[in-house]
Amino acid sequence: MANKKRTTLKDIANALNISPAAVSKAMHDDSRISDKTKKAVKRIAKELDYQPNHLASALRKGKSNLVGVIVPRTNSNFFSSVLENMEVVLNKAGYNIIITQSNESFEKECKNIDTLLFTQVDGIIASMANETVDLSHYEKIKSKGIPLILFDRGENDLNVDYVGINDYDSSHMIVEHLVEKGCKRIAHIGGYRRTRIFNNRIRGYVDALKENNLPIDDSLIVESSLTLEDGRREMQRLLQLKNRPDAVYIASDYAALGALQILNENNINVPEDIRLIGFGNEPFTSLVIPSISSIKQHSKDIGRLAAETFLKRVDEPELKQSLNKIILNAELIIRDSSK
Amino acid sequence: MANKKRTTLKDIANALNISPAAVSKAMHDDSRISDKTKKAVKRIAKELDYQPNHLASALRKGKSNLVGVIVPRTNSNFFSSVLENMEVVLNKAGYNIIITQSNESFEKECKNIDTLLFTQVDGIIASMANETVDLSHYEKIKSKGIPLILFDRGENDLNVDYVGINDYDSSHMIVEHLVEKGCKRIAHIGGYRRTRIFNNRIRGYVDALKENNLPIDDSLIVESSLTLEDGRREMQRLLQLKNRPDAVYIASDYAALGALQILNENNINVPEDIRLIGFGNEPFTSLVIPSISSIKQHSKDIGRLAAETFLKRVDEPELKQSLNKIILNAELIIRDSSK
DNA sequence: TATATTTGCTTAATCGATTAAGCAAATATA
DNA sequence: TATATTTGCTTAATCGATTAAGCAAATATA
Repeated sequence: MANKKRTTLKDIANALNISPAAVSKAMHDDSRISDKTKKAVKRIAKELDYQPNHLASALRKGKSNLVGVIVPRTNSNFFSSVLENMEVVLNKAGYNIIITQSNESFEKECKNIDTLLFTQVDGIIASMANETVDLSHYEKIKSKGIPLILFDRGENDLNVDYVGINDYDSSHMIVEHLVEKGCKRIAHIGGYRRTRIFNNRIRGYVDALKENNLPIDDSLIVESSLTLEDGRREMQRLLQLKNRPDAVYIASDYAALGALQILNENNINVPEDIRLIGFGNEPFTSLVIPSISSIKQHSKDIGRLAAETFLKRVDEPELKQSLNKIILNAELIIRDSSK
Repeated sequence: MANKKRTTLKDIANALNISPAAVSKAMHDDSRISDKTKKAVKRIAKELDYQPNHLASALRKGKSNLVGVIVPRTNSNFFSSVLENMEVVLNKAGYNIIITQSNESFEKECKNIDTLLFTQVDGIIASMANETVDLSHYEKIKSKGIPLILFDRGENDLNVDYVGINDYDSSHMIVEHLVEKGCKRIAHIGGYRRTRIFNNRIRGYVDALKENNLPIDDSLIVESSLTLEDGRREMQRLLQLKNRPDAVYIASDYAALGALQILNENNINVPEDIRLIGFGNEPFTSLVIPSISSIKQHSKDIGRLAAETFLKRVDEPELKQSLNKIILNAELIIRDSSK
């Protein structure tokens, strides 16, 4: 029960009457160590259940082989899927990931960054909280010279690598689809314009309306945090307009779900009376009645690409590289709510 | 852009012409350092933007102040809520957490444990994967002498601290409620008996039937992984019985959702024809139509208590403590699916 | 005033692993 | 055979922070 002392390189060295340096090299298959010694070292290492002390090697090498990840929340299929695929790629390359949640809070995000820097991570991959406007804590990462890669919720001003989907085009696809279905008054419950992706969704929506010669009605556009509650509240508001919309495009599935609840509670037929489209393709969109049309964001690819971008950054000398901006084309999944 | 060299204790020492040892003590408010020196050290530390090197102090102190957490998946409200509250408590005590997902895979769980041990965590808090039967990797943690705390999915044989709800009693509450509503043939789609919590749910279900003088019908009891797909498949099977159940108690909300889909697709009225009860109180249970009755597991308390149990373990000498088994009483939330 | 105690630091060792520099023996090359 | 190169290790320093031991000066106590 008592803490057994861990086996160290020195223990192996003593057992074989060689120097710890030779043991270290043998473990790393250094070409200057004889096969005989390597075999002996590895045998003893196994016998004594040697586990390298990561802290010591990280301290010496100035590299922790840890990557910090910040997500607004893990409790979403999009983010958990991104994390899963990110981890696969990074593990394969010898890195471990530390996952932290900001809970959409700016303050928590700052704390997370401090924590990760303190833990001496070799890089940070993050998606920004809804609240975040001030970017100085991200500048702090950059100024330390460790790689910073943003995904999904990024920010142009930061001038760092980014992986995400084409939000502007996605809005276009949605509006085109609704126009095709005969909709004339398309509302948009969006995120805050200060967040780049939500601004792009709003811009795409507005431009697509213009291209289809539909009027822009400010009462049909609203910015919010896009929670389920926001969806309920804003849908309620839209229903009280003298001139109701005949379609609502909502920039998050969670808010779309809230909106759908309100429509159901008010016995408004979806899609007959009002068509509804969400964003993110969360699993529940296909489970509710009616199922909600949504945008598939390729979460797996985003996770993989963000990880690969990080690996490129650490492997190659910084100066040689230009900024990596990877923009994927999203996919509109049409379901009952807009058919 | 180039990596600035980090400020070290030595830099501060040089700036003030004192020894690094004095600087270290000053930073930790050692009583043998004069206020004058402390103030000077802290001023220079701020000026040079000194950030202690965690790896160095962890190596020296033999304590990383990191806690490893393993969850089957983060993509569930239960686990993400547990994580959130766990983190609050641990952060307050100066610990940071490293979250890993097993994805319900035994192999991944083993890898996660290796990773966490390699990272020199001071303890591990875990909830076991569905696949896990062999416990040797958990024994490995115990044998290293670092605290291991299990929550939700635990295992009696391991003899470690545990935080969870009373699954046996929860099953009782459910059966009693259904009997009260007049149900006579209550089916149970459960998890695998090899996992303690699912075994307890099955035992509670069987005993409660007996106490209410209802027959035990083996065709109404099934073990599965409790995914949404499992729920669909098993519900389909139950509907094909010559003698259909009039109620189904499902040990996971995800599987319950699948079952509800099948019932809806087959135009079977819930709760009139068949009553349905899930487990876990995931947010979607209140969002689908009809809303699903479920068991609230007090995820916040579980996260907090697991963290506190860990803190007790590291703070107090091991020998003094007996095993901590914390069993919370769950709550049955009655919704439309069983009214 | 003489001794004891406290204050405020320094010195040196340490946590393990890694690596540059170097050395002797073995082997290759001229 | 004489020199050059390679092989297989060792020695010693290092990554930063921490801490036990200790020392001189300042202060307290008898």
